[in-house]
Amino acid sequence: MRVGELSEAVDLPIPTIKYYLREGLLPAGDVLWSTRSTYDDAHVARLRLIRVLVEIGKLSLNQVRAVLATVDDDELSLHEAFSVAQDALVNVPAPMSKAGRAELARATAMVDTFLATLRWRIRPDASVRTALAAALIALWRHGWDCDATVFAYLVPAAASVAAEDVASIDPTMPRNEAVARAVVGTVAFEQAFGALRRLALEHESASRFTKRRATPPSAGKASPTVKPR
Amino acid sequence: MRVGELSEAVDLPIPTIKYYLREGLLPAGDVLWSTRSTYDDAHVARLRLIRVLVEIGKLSLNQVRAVLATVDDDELSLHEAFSVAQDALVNVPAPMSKAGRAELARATAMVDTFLATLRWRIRPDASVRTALAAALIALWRHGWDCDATVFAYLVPAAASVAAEDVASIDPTMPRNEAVARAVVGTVAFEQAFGALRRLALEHESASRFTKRRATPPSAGKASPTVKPR
DNA sequence: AAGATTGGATAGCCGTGCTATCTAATCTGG
DNA sequence: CCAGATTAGATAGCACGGCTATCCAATCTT
Repeated sequence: MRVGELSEAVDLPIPTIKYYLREGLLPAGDVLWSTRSTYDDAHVARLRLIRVLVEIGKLSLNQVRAVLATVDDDELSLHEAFSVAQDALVNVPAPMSKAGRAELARATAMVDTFLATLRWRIRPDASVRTALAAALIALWRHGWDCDATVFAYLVPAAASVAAEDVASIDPTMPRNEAVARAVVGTVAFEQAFGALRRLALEHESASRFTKRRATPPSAGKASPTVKPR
Repeated sequence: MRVGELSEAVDLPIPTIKYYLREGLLPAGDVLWSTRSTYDDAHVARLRLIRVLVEIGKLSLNQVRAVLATVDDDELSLHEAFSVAQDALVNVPAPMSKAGRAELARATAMVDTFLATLRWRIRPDASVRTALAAALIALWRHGWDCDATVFAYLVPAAASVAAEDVASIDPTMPRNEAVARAVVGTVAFEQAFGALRRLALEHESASRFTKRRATPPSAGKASPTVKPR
């Protein structure tokens, strides 16, 4: 496959593909001679992976680089690769101010206490914990007076979703493919969950704060409390 | 409160605050005379809201502007404001190529079919649906051969989380505050859910793909299937 | 032989999100 | 009352990320 065909296959301009080659995100093709290489399905798959991470996952190319490195690293077991890749998908900007760092330390301690109660087998240094701490700080700053146990209600949902995600993995497929697939699944289902949650929120808010319209009488939740407008 | 104090209170450089003023994200303070204005708690709250949207929610300032507009719009009922704000929190880049648009149309149709089965009270044009469609397309491109019902397993979790979110809202507080609070909750708990899901994934993958270590024998899931390494 | 395509290299561009500088007006401490 | 600090408003500049554009020379294709 020539670069032009590759470009068509993944619906990306050639200059962008060249850029990814330069950046080392995409391995070079098989060089036929000085001005021609061929590309194969692996290149197509790699480009699609990059794009889903950028478009759906909203990762920077640097994060993408980190994820790809994990996918490619044959030193890692399936489980290790999963874990490290999940970390690479996260990006929490470190606070720079002194006060900010102190706050983060407090929040992280609470998060650790909370996670300990779950008795999960997770790396104690998983950077994902920082994301949780950042969420906690955000709540603090907006009037929530809480510790990390406010997140407890999310745990059953997170656990059930994660269980299904892991169950859907086929451990007999080549390791790299399994990891890539898991990464795609993570970002796609994350986006989907977010969307469904927003829709569920809209539905729920309609049920609570709005008069029912044009719905046949019959069954349903209790009636509105506020502001039909 | 002078701008310098405001700057300290929210831990942001003065030039950044001035920038937000210029951009219309932050309302001007009470002008005392040509070179002095005072700011109050509303400004502090507004700046904190902006920062949580930018830092945790990863919104662009344009999206932030849209969210703020919704928060400020007194024409909207509580429910309407929630719904519109949720839309504003989403950003799905529109595909430009012809093929991309066709694919999006197919995916959107499937999403609509799927959502119809849920019988939720949602606006038929909620832009959040596009986010679901984009997730579906991502799966297609990576070998999943599915329709929108793959997302069905997320629905109970999304619904239960959303129910708790809505229940935590106090409809007696000023509408703007209630909406702002809901927005903060959305992004913070979204980040938290993502983090917990990643951790749950790690735990689950440890249980399935790894030999147990240093854990007292006794109870637990079935034993490993693959590659203890 | 004319045209199309490409690898490799280098330079440029554009949007986003700030920073920096300058000015003139006013406060505040001494 | 003066020296210094602060700050609204205006304008310009900057750093980074992610591409685009252009050129060249080598090779296919017809």
